[in-house]
Amino acid sequence: MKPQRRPLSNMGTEEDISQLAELFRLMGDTSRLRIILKCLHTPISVSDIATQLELSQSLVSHHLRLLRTARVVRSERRGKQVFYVAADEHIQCVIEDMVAHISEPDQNEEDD
Amino acid sequence: MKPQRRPLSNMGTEEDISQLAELFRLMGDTSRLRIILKCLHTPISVSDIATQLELSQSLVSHHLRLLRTARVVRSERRGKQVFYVAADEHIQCVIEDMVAHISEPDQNEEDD
DNA sequence: AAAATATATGAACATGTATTTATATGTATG
DNA sequence: CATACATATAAATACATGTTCATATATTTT
Repeated sequence: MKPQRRPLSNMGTEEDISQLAELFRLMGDTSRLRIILKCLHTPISVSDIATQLELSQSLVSHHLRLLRTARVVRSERRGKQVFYVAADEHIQCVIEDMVAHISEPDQNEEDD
Repeated sequence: MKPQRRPLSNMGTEEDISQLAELFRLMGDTSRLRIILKCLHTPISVSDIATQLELSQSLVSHHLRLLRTARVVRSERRGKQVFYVAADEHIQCVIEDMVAHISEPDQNEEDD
């Protein structure tokens, strides 16, 4: 079930906006976005992400640290491996909404 | 009414991901995000955005061009002024979902 | 305890980009 | 047509950041 839609009226503090922008910024890199997509549904280990996405282990780890600090993903240790998964369902909602936006028909008065 | 939730399964092409990331990247800057928020509900002129946000006219115009090219906002000329407004409701949904994510309680095993 | 495996971290580099300054384009008005 | 007003654009700069390479930490296994 989708969370209720809260008005954006009372979230105008600079602090909120910085935090919002930070989250969007993190999702605004193709490597990180692909990593997030891998973590969306089920937990996945760092090495699996690296091999599946053909990214270096170091790079994946760097990105995961940023994502974890921003609470986009959370981590869970299982033996030698560490599994990462999206922090909550909202991450998926955000992406789905943006996909919906992309597939929206264009209606601007001026041409490009 | 919220748009239906489409599975993210069949949107794995590199092209889609690049476009997605580009949109998130654009929203990942505080100046641009504040501009977007100003355009969310009703059309607003460039100069009004600039004065209300205390940003230079040039900077606002630069950002609006990027946002318009990416179809985050659309423009409409009214006499000397140009009004900008969010391209569709999905933009607002994306932001609302992210706000919901921020206010979500943390549940990670490890502390920071 | 040593070796092996998985992950994390630090420094360096190269690239990208937000912002400013100056100027140009477009639109209405005297 | 010239002036004023609103917006757009170009070049330059300062800063941020994605990626790589090398190395460290953590956990299991022999």
